[in-house]
Amino acid sequence: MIDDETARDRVVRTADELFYTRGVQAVGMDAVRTAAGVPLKRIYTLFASKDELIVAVLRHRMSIWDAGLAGATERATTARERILAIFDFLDAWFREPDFRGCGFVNAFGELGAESHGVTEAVREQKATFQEYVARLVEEAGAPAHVAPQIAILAEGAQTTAAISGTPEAARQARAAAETLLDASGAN
Amino acid sequence: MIDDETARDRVVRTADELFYTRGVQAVGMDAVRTAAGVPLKRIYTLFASKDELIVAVLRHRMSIWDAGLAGATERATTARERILAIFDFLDAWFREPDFRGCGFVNAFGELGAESHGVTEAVREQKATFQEYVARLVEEAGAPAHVAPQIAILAEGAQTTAAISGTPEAARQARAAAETLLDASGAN
DNA sequence: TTGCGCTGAGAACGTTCGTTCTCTACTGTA
DNA sequence: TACAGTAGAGAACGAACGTTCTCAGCGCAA
Repeated sequence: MIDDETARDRVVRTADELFYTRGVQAVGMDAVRTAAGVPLKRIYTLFASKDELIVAVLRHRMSIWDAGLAGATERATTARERILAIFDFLDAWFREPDFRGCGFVNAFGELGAESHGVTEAVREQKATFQEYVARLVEEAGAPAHVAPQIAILAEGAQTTAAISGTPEAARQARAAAETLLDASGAN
Repeated sequence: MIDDETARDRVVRTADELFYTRGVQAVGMDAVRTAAGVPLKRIYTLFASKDELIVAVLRHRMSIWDAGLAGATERATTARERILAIFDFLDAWFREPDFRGCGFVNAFGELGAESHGVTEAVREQKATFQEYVARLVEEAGAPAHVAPQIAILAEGAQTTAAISGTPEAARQARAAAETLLDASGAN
């Protein structure tokens, strides 16, 4: 049989693409089956239900996002530059042709009311990001209250860029973050 | 027959509550029919399709939001205070027990990829808000580039509050807005 | 009163969904 | 070669969806 791990990965990766592009509920399990080339029976031995697949997809997306963010920020030499690199990372993402907002926010809006697993995964992703920002803010020598402000800017930029269909929110949020850091007396 | 206007209003108002609470796709037309007490046949003479009802619901929500925002901000005497009152308005909203994020953002994430009407309505709502903020920023004597920054803060606060389940993002975003206004040399 | 038109209530339609079942065909072992 | 176990491909299932149709009953002009 096809290797368990690659089959699972292929299902998750394919479902992630489909869910993000078209919305979770708009994509049936049949579409996942066809696109991934994995029989339904097998999908249902790997995941007990569609909800479980959705959660697995969100966790996969989480690791991709974390790795991408880390890669984009680690090149900067100072903590302040690493914070601002977050917004450059967003800027590049917003310019991708199939950018459609934050997949976690979309999933939460669509399913948060009905799926506890989705709510938990999304909450975890946002908490991880906020902690990452908090660490950078501390390293930059800025007061702790600046961290959630910068996280809120990043969040708002994603929504604004998605709905407007333009990437300029990244630049605007970056400038605001600079102002907040400067006014706080960071290094 | 029941008056056309009240029937239409009841359908829209009821559908708005259901859609916001449980998500749009999770609510069937049967549920709208039952909750509103209006026969399906009549609903389909008032709205050609569910998508048309959704757009009508979004436009209704838009007018509610605009009125609420105007009411919350007009009490303030200076333009700067009106800007900050936006975040007090958000704070009060976030504390409502059934707050579940911005209904427009949720609808966009759920249906934006598949419904042009939804995308258009959501885009219109966000553009209106941004223009309102821009007007206040101008009245406050702050440079124009501060306006999108403050709008992004408001946007991010809504998402953050919804996912975290706590209202504190309003306070944090308000403080950030104050810093941005102060640093820009507004009155 | 008679008949016409439209109403409300909900049954019914075709489709699609998530999930399960069937059946053929292959793999590995003796 | 024979056989047990399992994999793949997709048909099939019950439920729920958006939408349409049926039909009894009411209001109103003559």
